[in-house]
Amino acid sequence: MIRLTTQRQIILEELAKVKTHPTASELYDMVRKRLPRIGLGTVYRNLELMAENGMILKLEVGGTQKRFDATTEDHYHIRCSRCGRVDDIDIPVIDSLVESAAKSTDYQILGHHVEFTGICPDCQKKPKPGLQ
Amino acid sequence: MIRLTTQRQIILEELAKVKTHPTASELYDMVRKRLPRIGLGTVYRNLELMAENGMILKLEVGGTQKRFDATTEDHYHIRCSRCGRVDDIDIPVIDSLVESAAKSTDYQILGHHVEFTGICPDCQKKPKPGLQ
DNA sequence: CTGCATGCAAACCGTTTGCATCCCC
DNA sequence: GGGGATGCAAACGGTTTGCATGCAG
Repeated sequence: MIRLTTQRQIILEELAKVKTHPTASELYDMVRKRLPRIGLGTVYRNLELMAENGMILKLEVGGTQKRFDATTEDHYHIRCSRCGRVDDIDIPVIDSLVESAAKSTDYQILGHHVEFTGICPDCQKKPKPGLQ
Repeated sequence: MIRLTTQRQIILEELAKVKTHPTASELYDMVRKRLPRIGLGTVYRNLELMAENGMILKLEVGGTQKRFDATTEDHYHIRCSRCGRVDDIDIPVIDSLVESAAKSTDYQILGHHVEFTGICPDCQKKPKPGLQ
């Protein structure tokens, strides 16, 4: 596997602490409390590297920023269309989807992901779109 | 609805021509052959506007760039993990997914999308990852 | 000592925006 | 003539990268 440097270890620990699926810069802020001199680049490099090595999951979800997940088992997500927050959806993964899809494409299918969109509890409480 | 300017019309026509789901700049290149002086900003503005008005679909898929689709009916997609190309997957949309998901979240669910990942026919033919 | 990892800052890429001009009603 | 739409270019936000330094084997 890969060497577990202090930075990597702390990034991993901080990621595992939360059930939300933080973006790189959210994680950067979390990690910086323990390693004030760490650089954003290091966070990106290590997240990428750990994702390649299957230690974490890089979520391929909609929205502008990539998000990361310490849980590497296959599962689905829901994304808040107002604030971008992402949470797990705890329903069984439907592997048979891949079989059906295989019949309708020439792609070599590697996997699938279901992403729900909705309004998260926090945003439901708030008035409306952008402000206040 | 919205005013159908020359630019909008041509963007729409070019988008409808292809079954792939082009990015804004791919579309920009296509449109530029007919409207050489059009600006990238105009393409972005109009895609956004037409998406808001339900004339086209803005795909919330993984990958770095947004992609657009002239087909506005709900359907699933597959994305090539090598080249990023996106194609339709012609299997029935499973509305019951939303019901199951609703039981496991406090979000107010608005919709869902299934995205398969795989290797497209073109990339299967080519040697390996990046180059050549 | 040697090489990978880091911090830092600049570069990059996709997208958005401000502004002066243009065009159509 | 007036308001939205356009072309252009600059700004922006997220991510990547080059480079000199640091640290661990």
